[in-house]
Amino acid sequence: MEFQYFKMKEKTIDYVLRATWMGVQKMYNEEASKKGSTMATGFALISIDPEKGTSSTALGPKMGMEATSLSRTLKSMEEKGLIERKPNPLDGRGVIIHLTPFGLEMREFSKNVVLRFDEAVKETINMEDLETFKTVAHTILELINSKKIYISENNIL
Amino acid sequence: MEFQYFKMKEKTIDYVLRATWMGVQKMYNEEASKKGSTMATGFALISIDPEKGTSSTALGPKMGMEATSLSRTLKSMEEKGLIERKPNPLDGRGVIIHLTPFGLEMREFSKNVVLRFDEAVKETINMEDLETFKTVAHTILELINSKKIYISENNIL
DNA sequence: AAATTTTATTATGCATGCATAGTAAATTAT
DNA sequence: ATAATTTACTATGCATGCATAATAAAATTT
Repeated sequence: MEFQYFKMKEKTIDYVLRATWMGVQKMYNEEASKKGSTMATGFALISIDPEKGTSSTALGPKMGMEATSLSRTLKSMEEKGLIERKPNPLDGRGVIIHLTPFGLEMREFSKNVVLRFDEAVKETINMEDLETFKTVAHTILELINSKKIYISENNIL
Repeated sequence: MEFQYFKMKEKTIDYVLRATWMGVQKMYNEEASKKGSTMATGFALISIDPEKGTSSTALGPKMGMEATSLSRTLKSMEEKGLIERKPNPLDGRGVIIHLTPFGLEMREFSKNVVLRFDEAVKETINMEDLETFKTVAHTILELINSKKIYISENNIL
């Protein structure tokens, strides 16, 4: 939380969220880069079922990525030999993503990064505060999705 | 918080953070796009001193952007007529960013987006929980910055 | 003062977010 | 059954995050 855009008594919530997520993201990317990977690739690997594979359709929502972003990420992952895209026998349009042995190896690594960070947080912050944190985060998302916030409605330039 | 990468009893903290920030970011970008702008541009506008202007060196840390990213954002902002980059009379290497009248107008808009969201959050969530939220966020960042988390140290592939 | 190092900024490439547009297959409507 | 619509995916462009490299101007060293 080193930055701050404009002077206020309190830091704004968006600022706190952004700074914190950017910090985690940067750390994740640093970890991933040790293996020549990236955070988003790691999330994709984690989200793929190691046994049965996962359809592209299911993968996007699972990891919070739009279909277009996912398609490009998968292309890059295929080129790196992490996954294979096989046609879905039940749907001529669809693909099923399968991990290669290398992908499986990298999946374990990515999963460890996520789990160890989570453990470190749980060791540092008491359960009750973490629960509050999650609840507040959830409420913020609900607030946004409730579409009650049409912020610029009265702000016609 | 619609997504989730892998099955656990509890959602991981990184997941909660990511989903929440992505939600806010998306909403901000939607708001900004109504004026043909973007979130990062809005943050930059907010961070620039409307009277004295702001040096590029100071602006980066203020809005949490690396010098290289900032440089490109400023270039685009200059092309859109939001700012002017004037040479710093005290340092031949430096530039001072000044808002144009259009930039000032857009700054007000961006500031409102941020402030209204913050107000909406404060109206929805009680002060105590918000404080806990901020404290937890701060602790997470400290944890990361303390460099105690060398997650992949024992994970040589 | 000249040489070295640091600092401020820009340029560029990769990754990944979104949006838009296109293609092909499946589904629905008529 | 044929036509229209929807769905799954891909391609591409912009914005913006990071990293690396280049350039020019300070600041420091010798």
